[in-house]
Amino acid sequence: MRELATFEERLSAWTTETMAELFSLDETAGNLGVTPTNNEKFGDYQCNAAMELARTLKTAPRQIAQDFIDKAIVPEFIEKMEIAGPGFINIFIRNAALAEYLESIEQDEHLGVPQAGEGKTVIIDYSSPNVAKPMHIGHIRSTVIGNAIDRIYRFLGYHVIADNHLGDWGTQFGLMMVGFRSFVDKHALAEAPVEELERVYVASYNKSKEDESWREEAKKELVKLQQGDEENLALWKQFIELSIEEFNIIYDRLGVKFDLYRGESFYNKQLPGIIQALEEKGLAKESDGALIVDLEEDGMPICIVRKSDGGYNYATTDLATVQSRMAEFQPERIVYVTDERQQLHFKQFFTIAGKLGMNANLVHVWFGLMRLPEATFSTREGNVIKLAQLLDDAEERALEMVKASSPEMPAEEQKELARAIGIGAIKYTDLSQNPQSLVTFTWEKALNMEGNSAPYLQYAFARISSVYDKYHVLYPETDLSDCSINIEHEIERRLAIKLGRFSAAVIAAASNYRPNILADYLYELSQIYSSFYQNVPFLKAEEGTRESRIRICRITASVLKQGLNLLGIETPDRI
RNA sequence: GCCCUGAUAGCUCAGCUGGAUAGAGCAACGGACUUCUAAUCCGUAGGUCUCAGGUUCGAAUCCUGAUCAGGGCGCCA
Repeated sequence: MRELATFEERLSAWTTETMAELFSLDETAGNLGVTPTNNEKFGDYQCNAAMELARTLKTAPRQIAQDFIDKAIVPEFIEKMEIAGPGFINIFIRNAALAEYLESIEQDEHLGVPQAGEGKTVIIDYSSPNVAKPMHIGHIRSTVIGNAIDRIYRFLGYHVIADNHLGDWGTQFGLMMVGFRSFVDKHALAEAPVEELERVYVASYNKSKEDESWREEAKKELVKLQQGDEENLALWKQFIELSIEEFNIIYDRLGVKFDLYRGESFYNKQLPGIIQALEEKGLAKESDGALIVDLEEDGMPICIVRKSDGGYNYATTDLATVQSRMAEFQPERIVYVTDERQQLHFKQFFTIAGKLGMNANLVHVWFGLMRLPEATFSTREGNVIKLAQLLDDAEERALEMVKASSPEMPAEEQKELARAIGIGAIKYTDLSQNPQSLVTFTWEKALNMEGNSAPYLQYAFARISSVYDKYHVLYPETDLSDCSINIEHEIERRLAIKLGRFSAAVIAAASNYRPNILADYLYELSQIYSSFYQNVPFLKAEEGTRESRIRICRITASVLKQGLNLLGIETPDRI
C-alpha cells in the first residue's frame, strides 16, 4: 500500500483481507471494504460486508460481524468498533491517529493525493470552438469542465496534453469567403474581429438562402480553398488568427491554457489514408454516392465517412486525429469533452477506430446543453449571451460587493479582487453541478455569490489566511510545525475527518470525469470550517490548543487552496 | 418509428460503485456582529425521491414498463 494511504484505503484492505481469511473467501465475494458513514453516530467508516456474506456463509449477519470483531487483529489506529442494525460494523478512528495523518499530509506536496498517473500521457480535447464565431455561454461548460479535468489529471501526476481542436475547416468557409469580400466592415473588423466575422457569415448565409448564384459562388470559393488557392488560403488563415487571438483573451480571463491548438485542418492530409484503410479492411461501402460505414451489427446507424461530393466528414477527421495522436504521443487515453448532442457521433467513431485497430482508449465526457429559461438559444434566434459579456457582468457584480465590504481598499486592488471573485463564481456554478444534468442558464444562478458558491469558499479561505497572519504577528517566535495537533472539540474532529478525505474526492472526480465531486467536497469542507471558525476560538484559545487549531487551519487552507486551484478558481488572501 | 439522457423540498441542485431517520443553497420564519472578516454562523419549517411493477436482508440508486421533458438518427460539426 502506498505510503500516505487514507483510513478508507487502509481499513478496506484490512477488512477485505481479514474477512477473506476468517471465512475462507475468494476475491469474488463482493465488496468487503469500508465506506465513509453518513452520520457521526455510526462512527467514521462502516463495513457492510456481513449482510452480503450472510447468504453464502449461511450465518446471521450480526453473528458474522461479531465473529469478525472477536477474531480480527485490530490495527492500533482504530478506537473501537460497534455492531449496529442488521449487521453494520461501525469503525471509529482514534483521535491521535487522525492527528498523525493530518501531520503527514501536511508534509506532502500533494496533500496525500497519490501520483497515480506517473509516466502516463492523457490527451484532453476540450473547448474546441468554431473559428469566426464568438464564444457564447454554451462554450463555457466544455472549457471550464475540460480545464478542471485537465488540472485534476495533472495533479495526479499524468502528463496531460490539452488540445484545443478548433473547428477551422468546413463548408462554412465558402460562405465566409464570399461574404467577407462583399460586405466586411473594416472598421468593425478592427474593433471586434470575431463579432464582425460572424456578422459577415450570418449575412452571407441569409443571402445564400435566397440567391442561388451566391450559393454557387460560395461553393466555388470553398473548392478553391480546399485546392490550396493562395489568396483564399491567406484569407482563411486570417480568420483563424483573428479568432484565436480573441479566444485567447477569454482563455486568459478564465485561466485556461492549452498545449496545442490543432484545428481540424491539421489532419487534412491524412484523410485519404483513413478512407483507404477503411476500404482495405472492407469496412466502408458506397451508398447513394457517399462512402459509409455500416454499423448495424453494433446497433448504430450508418456513419458517412465521405460525402457524395468527395468531401470528408467530421468522423473521418476525428479518426485521422486519433491516428495522429496515437503515433505522436502514445497516450494512455484520449478524453473528449463536448455537449450531449455528440454522443452518437463519438460512439460511432470510437467503434470504427476499434475496427481499424487503432488500439486507443477513447473516452467521451459529455455534458448537458445549456438552455435559457425561455428556450434553447441559437445564433439565428439572436438570443445568445456572449461569454465575454457574462464575464464582464460577473466581475462588475463582484466589484459592487467588494466596494461595499472593503471601501478602504485601493481601487486597483478592488478590481483585481472582483475579477478573481467574479470569474470564480461563474466557473463554480458550472463545476458544482453534475455535468450530465440539464442546465438552464439564469443570471441569478451564474452570478450567485452566497451560499453554495465560489465566493463562499474563497471567503472561508480568506478568513483562514487572516487568522494565520494574525497569529504570526502575535506569536512571531512560534514554529507551528513543532506544535502537536490535538483533536478535542467535536467540530475539530469533523474537520480532521473531512480533511483526510481530500484524496478520495480528487480520485473520484478524476475517474468519473466529474469535477462536481471535488466541488461538493470543498463546499462541505468549507461549511465545516466556517462552523469551526464561528463556534470555536483559536487566537484566544489557551496555549497548546491555540497552536493545534492554527495548525489545523493551516492544513485546511492548503487543501482549500489546492482544491480550488484544481477547479481553476483563485484564492485571494483577502476578500 | 428507433436510440441516448433526465424527472428528488416552493425554486436551483447534490446524493459515489445499492446501506441505517433522503441533503445543501435560495426563498420563508426566529436568533447571533463592543469578541479571530456577518459574502458568515445557530435554529425552525419544508419530501408519497414522476407513476406502476420487479430483483434484494435493504432501492432515490439496479431491471422492466408507462408518462412527461430534452437531445440524436446519410451527405452539419
